[in-house]
Amino acid sequence: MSPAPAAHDTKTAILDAAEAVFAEVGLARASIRRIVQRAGVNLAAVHYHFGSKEGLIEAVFNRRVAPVNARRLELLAAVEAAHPEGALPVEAVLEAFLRPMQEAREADGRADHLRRLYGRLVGEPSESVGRMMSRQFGPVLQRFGKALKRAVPEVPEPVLLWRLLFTVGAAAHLMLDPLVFKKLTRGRCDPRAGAEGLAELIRFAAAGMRAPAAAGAGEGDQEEGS
Amino acid sequence: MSPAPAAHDTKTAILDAAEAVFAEVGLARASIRRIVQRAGVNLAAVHYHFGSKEGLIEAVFNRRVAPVNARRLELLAAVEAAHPEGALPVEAVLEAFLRPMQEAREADGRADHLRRLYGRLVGEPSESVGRMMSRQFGPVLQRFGKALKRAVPEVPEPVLLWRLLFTVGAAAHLMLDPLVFKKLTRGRCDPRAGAEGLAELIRFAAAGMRAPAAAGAGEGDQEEGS
DNA sequence: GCAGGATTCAAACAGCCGTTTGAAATGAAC
DNA sequence: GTTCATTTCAAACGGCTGTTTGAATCCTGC
Repeated sequence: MSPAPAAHDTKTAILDAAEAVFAEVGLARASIRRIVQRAGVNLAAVHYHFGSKEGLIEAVFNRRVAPVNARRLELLAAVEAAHPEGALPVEAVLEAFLRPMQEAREADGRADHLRRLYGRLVGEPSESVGRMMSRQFGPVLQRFGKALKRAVPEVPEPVLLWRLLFTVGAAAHLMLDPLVFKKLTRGRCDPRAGAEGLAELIRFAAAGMRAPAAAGAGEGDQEEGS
Repeated sequence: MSPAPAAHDTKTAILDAAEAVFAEVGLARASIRRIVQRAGVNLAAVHYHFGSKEGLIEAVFNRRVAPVNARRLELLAAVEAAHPEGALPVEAVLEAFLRPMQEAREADGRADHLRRLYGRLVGEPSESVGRMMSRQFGPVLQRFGKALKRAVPEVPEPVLLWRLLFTVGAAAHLMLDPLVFKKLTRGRCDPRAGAEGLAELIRFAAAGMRAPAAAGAGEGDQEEGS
């Protein structure tokens, strides 16, 4: 009935190893054999503890991604509490959204695993991962959409949602593979160098959020095409 | 010596099918057997015409992605020709960068294949794809970095490169899977509905580009941390 | 000490993967 | 019509995949 504490060692060892391998080679290319070898446990342990590879992915997801979303809502609540009425500062809202990923990385010793893991999860075509992301991200996105509406009231909310999704894409790309960034810019942009990338992204996105909406956009629903 | 015209039928059939399957399930999950089945050709044809799966990926890449980058530089040259001196309009530069992807999609009948293919290529962890992207994207990025510097001279170029990469990420995310967008926003944002997403992105990114840089950022190279 | 459930382990399962082979079919050149 | 290179085809190769099995352990409660 009560979970045996001994079991947790191999369980977390698998989770740690899976997290690292997922980040390194992506979800599809990560084989269970490679994960258990890194974790130093038996091959069958994965299916014993997690049922299947998908179960393992889900467990990794729940251990790392879910808390970040919770933290996002927490920080957003703090921002709203600090500004009980009137407009919210856009930068603060964006920081509440973007910072938890950076935070998680700093709190954890495991270098770059977490950041790249997020990139993989966003980019992976797997259906189950997509479902998990939707279920977790949906409410958070709605919540931040409303907060942004309070921060930039002159822009219609659907447009703000577009812009928030752009920001998510930029963040995911930032996290996916820092080496590409560094190489493409000949060493001038290195996302690994701490919070610099995050600060730049907040600046960029905040200005984007404040951009005036296209005339008549976001309210009507008329669209041409098939 | 001269390429037999008859060969091209199966060759392009394979390319078309591969493009579609890559877009649907990603590069890693796309099996050669699935591709040849869709193309209606023999299994060994892939290795006969392209040498290996990597060769096929490269061929798909060269047929679709490379022309888009060429078109980008072409449009940018047109923008620069229209403004031989003085500041370039940021929106025009961004449109030169972002529009070719949309254009390629519209010119080609193949619905959503191309858009998702780009998302896959950006997000795929494969090393060879990464190398191809770097080789193709590097010069284009440098070129647009300089153009943006002419458009927004008050922002240092490294910062503009950061922002251009953010824009790339947003675009990639926009193209990756439109269904996620639509689901997450409860149907309020549908990237498939034509140029709306592109126009919104240009607006967003243009405002982000014009944001004042952080004090003293982009020039010095001092950074704390390990 | 002894039961009994929880956990580990080595070994094997079927299935799909990219790739190779060698023969059959095709089509142009003479 | 024969020759020759190009292209197609069915079949198999070794290897890696996720998963299952059943026995061997370990640990707890009595």
